[in-house]
Amino acid sequence: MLINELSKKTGISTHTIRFYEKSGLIEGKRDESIKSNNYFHYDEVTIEKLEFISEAKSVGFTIKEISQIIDAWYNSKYSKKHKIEILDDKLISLEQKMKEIKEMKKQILKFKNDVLNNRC
Amino acid sequence: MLINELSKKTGISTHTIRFYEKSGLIEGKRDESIKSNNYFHYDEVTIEKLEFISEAKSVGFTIKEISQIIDAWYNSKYSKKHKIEILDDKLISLEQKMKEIKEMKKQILKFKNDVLNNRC
DNA sequence: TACAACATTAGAGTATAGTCTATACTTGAT
DNA sequence: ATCAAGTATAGACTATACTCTAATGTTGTA
Repeated sequence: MLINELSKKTGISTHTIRFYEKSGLIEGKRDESIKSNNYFHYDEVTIEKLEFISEAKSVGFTIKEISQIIDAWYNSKYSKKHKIEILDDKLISLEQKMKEIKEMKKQILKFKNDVLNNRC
Repeated sequence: MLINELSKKTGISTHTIRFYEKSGLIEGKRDESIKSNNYFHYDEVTIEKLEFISEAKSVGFTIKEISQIIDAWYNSKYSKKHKIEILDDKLISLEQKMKEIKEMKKQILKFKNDVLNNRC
């Protein structure tokens, strides 16, 4: 599929898709048999990747981190051992985020209690 | 205390403290009895606020959101009802973040499994 | 064949959250 | 008195992650 279809299927703008492509997160392929244009073609895996990128962004991962995760999954440039290291590292970071959110929840509940009891 | 002491006690640079002050997150007071300078003085509450800001930033709250939370707690410009609304809103947003992180954890565990079983 | 819709690239612009520099004044220890 | 260290303000600079514009070429339908 071409970029417009990809955009419609993922809800991500063509601008942003191109930005992700430049950033190395996804990769379209040119059809060498077509000489009249140099349009990029995208497959189903790219849809999966873009959906993953959206989720990963919402938990606070940066483009760099997301790039690492995608490479650890889809790419063969890392050894199996290195891939597991990267993924374990991200799992630890998620545990950390989880802890911080629990702490913040406690803190805000305390604030709420203070407000309810006119302590501020 | 002056800004340097505040910086040392919180681990936040004086530059960043001033940035937070400009952003309305914290507020120093000038000592009107001192005519020779216009230095800002900070109290213990400012330390609390800065510590809160650091934690809130790490869970992904923006300056604007943090400002709202701080105002809902320390400030009297909102009604009790409005304060509770703001805090409840942030609690919901934390629940959402938690859900997303759990989903992401599942996803990465799946990736890890795929790698371990040579499925990619 | 006209033309709207779509494609590409390069590069400019925006928002957020700092981070740093320059200038100028103040304080405190020697 | 000197001078390093601290303080204030304005404004420039940086990084991240987009978002938009301009210029130019391609495709598909009336």
